[in-house]
Amino acid sequence: MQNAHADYVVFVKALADETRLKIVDMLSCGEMCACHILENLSISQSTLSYHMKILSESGLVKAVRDGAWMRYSLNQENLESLLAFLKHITQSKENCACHKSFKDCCK
Amino acid sequence: MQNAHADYVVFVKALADETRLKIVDMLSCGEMCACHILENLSISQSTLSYHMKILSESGLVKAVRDGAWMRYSLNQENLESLLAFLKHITQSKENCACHKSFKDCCK
DNA sequence: CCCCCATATAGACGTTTGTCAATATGGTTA
DNA sequence: TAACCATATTGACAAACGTCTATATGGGGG
Repeated sequence: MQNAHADYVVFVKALADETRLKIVDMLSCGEMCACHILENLSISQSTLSYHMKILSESGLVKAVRDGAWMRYSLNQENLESLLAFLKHITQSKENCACHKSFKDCCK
Repeated sequence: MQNAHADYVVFVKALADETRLKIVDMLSCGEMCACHILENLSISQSTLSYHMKILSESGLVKAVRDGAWMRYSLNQENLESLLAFLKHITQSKENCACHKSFKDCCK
C-alpha cells in the first residue's frame, strides 16, 4: 500500500466510462463472448474491441480465446482489491500524515 | 437502480485521476482547507481548484466556505452509495437479462 | 485450400481532460 | 477604503479519449 494511488487509478480509469460499467455489469452474471456483449450495447464492433482491450489490460477483466471467439470474465481478485482500496482511502485513518502541523487556517 | 450506470459514472470519473485519489485519501482523515491540501501535492493553485471543482460537483466531496478559506470534506453518503453500486455490478446476480437466449457461441 | 466468420488494428476526427500562467473575485484586516 | 489574503476563472495548449469506417488477422468448416 505504498504508492497505491498510481497503481489503482488504472483500475478506476478502466471503470470511468458508462459503456464499460455496463460491460462489467454483464460479466458479473458470468463469462460472455464478445458477440453477446455487443448484442446488449449500441456500439460498433471495433468500439467494443477497444473497450475490451482497456478492461482486460487494466486487469479487471480476463480474456480467453476460444477458437474464433473471445470469452471474457471478471477478475474478481483485482476487483476485490480495488474495492478494498477505495474503502481504505475513504475511511478515516489514525496518525494521518497530512493533518500534521496545521496551525494557521483549517486548524 | 434503473439507469444507474449513467448516474454512477460521474462518481467514477471523479475518482479516475491520481491527484484526485490522493485528495480523497487526505480528506478521509477529516476536513481540510484548500491551502493544506495544496501543501501535500505538487500542482499549481489553479489546478487544485479545478480538481476540487470536479470532486465537489460530482457530489463525492462537500465544499464549505469559511471566510476566505474553503473547507472540504468527504460526502460519505455518496461514497457509500458508489461503493455499494460497484459491489453490486461486480457480484453475480440471478435472473440476469443479458444471459438469456445464448445459443450459438458462448453457450 | 479457400471462404466465412469473429475479433483486432489502423487511421481519422471531434471532444474531453489536465495543466499552467495570468487575471478576476471576494472575504479580512489594517 | 485600500491592501492583502485565499480561491475561482479564463484562455491556451498538448495529450488522451471514444467513436466510426475500412481493413487486417486468424481460426473453423466445407
